Amino acid sequence: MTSMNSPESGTRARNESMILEAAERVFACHGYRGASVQAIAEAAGLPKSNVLYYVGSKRKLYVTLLERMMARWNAMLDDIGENDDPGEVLEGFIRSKMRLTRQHPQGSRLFAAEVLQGAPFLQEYLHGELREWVRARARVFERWSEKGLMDPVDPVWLIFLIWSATQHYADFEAQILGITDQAALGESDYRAITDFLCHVILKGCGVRPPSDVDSERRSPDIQSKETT
Amino acid sequence: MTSMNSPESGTRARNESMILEAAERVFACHGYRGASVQAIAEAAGLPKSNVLYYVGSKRKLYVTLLERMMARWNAMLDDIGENDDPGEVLEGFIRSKMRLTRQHPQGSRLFAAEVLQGAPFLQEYLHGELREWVRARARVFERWSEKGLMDPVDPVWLIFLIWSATQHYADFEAQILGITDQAALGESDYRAITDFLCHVILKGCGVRPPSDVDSERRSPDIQSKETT
DNA sequence: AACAGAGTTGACCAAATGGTCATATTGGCA
DNA sequence: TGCCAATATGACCATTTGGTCAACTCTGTT
Repeated sequence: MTSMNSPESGTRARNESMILEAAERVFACHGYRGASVQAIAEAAGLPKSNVLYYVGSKRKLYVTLLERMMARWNAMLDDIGENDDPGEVLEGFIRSKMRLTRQHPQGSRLFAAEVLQGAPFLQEYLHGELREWVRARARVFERWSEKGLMDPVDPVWLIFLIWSATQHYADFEAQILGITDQAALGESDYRAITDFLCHVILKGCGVRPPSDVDSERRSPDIQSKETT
Repeated sequence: MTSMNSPESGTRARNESMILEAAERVFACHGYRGASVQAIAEAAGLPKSNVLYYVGSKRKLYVTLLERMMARWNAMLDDIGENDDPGEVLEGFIRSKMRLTRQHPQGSRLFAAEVLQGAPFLQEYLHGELREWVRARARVFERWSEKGLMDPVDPVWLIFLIWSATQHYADFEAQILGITDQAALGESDYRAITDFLCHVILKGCGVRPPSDVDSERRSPDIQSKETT
């Protein structure tokens, strides 16, 4: 504990973050089994032994990455109550999730790959924390439905709809780029997509959009003509 | 060609289909690299040598499965024109895609895993056939918007929204089951989810739902579209 | 019975796998 | 200077990888 731990600029911190970033890419691409320590090491520009020296084992590295992603997700959440404005809450949720997807596409894909293989490392989280989070939201949504603030849709499926629609732009990026014939999705694409999702989902479950023009900078969007 | 080819009940047909089914599971779970021929063989209840004898190589097996899934997808599609009813077309699309997801969850996951790793085996398909299919639909959607039959939403993102929302129930099944605390999604769940998605998406982009009571919504199996 | 071709499978191979370890090489402090 | 922990890495290991091959069994035909 003498001097080695200058906590920010140390060799350890630098290398570990390089390894984490490289590993996130490789795991996201090939899944847990398909990723090899060798490939991660090459992506990080280090010999394999060095990678193992820092992270201990492939399994530990994978768990670390999953936990980091869950922490990002948790940091994004805020509590809601039945007296909040449905439009604001739903739109905030969509925008937050979309921002997470955009800022951490590799992490999103890593999560997707983990769930695809049956979420063996995330059982506890799914059945615990996350379930409670979903249930709490669902209860609030249900109260809103009873009050006539939104259509009587199943709140859990609504949450999954938002989840899937946003997640998609990370997980299926290759498909989207292939079909739209682009090299990458730019900032303006993400803004337009977010506005689109807010429009369709809010309107689709009968939620009045938040009256703000001021709350968040948003492109002068292509809002609809209100049918009915 | 003497007697071996009793084409349906032959040993070859039986074993090949067992192998394909097992391989679809394993590839869907672990991706291309993460799946081992050994694991596939065990899942199929055959020795590894036997699997290689029938399918030639891991790569060929994988390509075969992808092609089978693309064929299923193509078989599901029907053409549309700008004179068709938007509500009927959109609802038909959602229901068809949902049925595909339900009937072939492993295939859906296999596709997801392939796209997650950057779709190396599907570049051609994505940039060719699929792109043209999406563009054709997009043009029709745009005409509908101009005619005031739906909100002026971006048709490509609408297609992706439908894609993601339906795909999700296969790819993220583990997450959904974990959160809802179920062992499996039943037929009634799928029906309710499909109705939910139809409601939100049609309403969300300002499409009048098909005058529904005559067109069978829930019970029957196959909804053939009749154009006027 | 003899033959042929499909089906079956263990033995085997070179390469890659995750991981260990012994041995350097550093960099700060006495 | 010498010391020591942190860092770095090649050599190595048992296991697994995708794939080949030769030998075998089975079944139907002659």
